[in-house]
Amino acid sequence: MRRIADSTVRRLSLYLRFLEESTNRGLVTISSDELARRGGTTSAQVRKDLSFFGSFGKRGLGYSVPELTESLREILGLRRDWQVIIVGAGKIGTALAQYRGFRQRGFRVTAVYDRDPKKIGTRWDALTVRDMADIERDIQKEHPDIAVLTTPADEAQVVVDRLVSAGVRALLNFAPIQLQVPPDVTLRNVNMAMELEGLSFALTNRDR
Amino acid sequence: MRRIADSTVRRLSLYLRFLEESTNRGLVTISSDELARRGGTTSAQVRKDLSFFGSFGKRGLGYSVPELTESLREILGLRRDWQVIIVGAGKIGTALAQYRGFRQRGFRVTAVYDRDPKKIGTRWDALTVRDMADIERDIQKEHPDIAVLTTPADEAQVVVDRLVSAGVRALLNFAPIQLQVPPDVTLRNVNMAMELEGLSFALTNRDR
DNA sequence: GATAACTTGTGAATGATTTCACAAGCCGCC
DNA sequence: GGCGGCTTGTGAAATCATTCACAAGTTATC
Repeated sequence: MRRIADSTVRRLSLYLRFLEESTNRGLVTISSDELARRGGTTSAQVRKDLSFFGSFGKRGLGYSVPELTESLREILGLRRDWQVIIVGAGKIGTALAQYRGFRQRGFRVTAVYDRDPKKIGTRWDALTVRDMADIERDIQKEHPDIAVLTTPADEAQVVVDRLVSAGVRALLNFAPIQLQVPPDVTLRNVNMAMELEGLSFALTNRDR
Repeated sequence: MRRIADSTVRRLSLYLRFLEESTNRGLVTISSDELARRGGTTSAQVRKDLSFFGSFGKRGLGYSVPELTESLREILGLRRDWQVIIVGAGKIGTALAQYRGFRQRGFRVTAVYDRDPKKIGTRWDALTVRDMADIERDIQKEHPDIAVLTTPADEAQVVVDRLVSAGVRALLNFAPIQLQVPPDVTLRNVNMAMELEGLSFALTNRDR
């Protein structure tokens, strides 16, 4: 398979979301054009995105909502659950740990870590904050699939190095810093400062 | 000015971050190559990005750290403060309202809104949760620049329509839904489900 | 002030992504 | 079973973004 662009994968997520909505509304088929309208793209883009993975529609009719839903779940690797750990029990880590949307989509938060003794041992719901010192041991025992990083920026790289050498292969980073990881580790960044600066840029340069 | 790509603006934010670090470490000049290494890009990319806005370096020497810092602040519109409101006082809204990084970068959270009577009137730090019902009136009086959306997905579009017609021109959306806005409104999305699904895709299709 | 060692700024080339445009296939109806 | 109205799948074209490659400018050294 040809390398798939990040932008394509993002759109597949969007399409899946619309398909789920469409199921709730009882739709049985959907056209690339409808799918496109909801995602702010074009029907050609939708068809091209899907064409990388196969041929899912019926000419003249469109796509079967349940079939395409299932195909996208398969493509995105969502037919199984994923074990997620959260590293950093600050404001954002805490909020994420309690966010229901993750679990609903098959991302199960199984542990939260911090190194602050005041936080270690505190509980939310079924989760107890664990000691960062134990993280290598836990990873080797429990094999989490994905680590979400919500530590302060100046600790993030050290933490990532530990996670990676303990075997974590996918990271979602919220710390406002560019992390270095080996090529077999997948890293995504969520950088709110960067997003706000993008808005600032747009507001400032609006009419140029 | 030619339209600037989103990817370019994101990288400018990154460069600014490294420049701030470099200032702290007492560096006076920096080359495009150093800037590139930290951002996981190439020196040609750095120079091309900057070239859209002018000529900031000295051949043979590199860039003056304080001068380039100042130029990037200017370009990104960061020489002023921006007034930010947060709409939705759930887990994520609350975490963002208390996040210090925003204020540090000149984004001042001036109000938080919710429609839940149990939340309205509660305080964190200097902020009191206000009634969503008053938001149009407040916007017209206080002219916030940016609204951060952390409502549930099924309320987000209605809320956005209200914000936009009250005069908000920049939005940062955390609700996992694709919002429709008029062309003169800038919208950025932070969609954690989408990021996790991107990781799921990468883990699933790793070796293809 | 000539030379060597660097580094920028930028057209041109390459590569990636999106859009176009249309043949081919499907459905419903007469 | 043929026709009209739709919609997909996909090469080709167009657009957009990144990388290359090098002339031109700067500093340091002798």
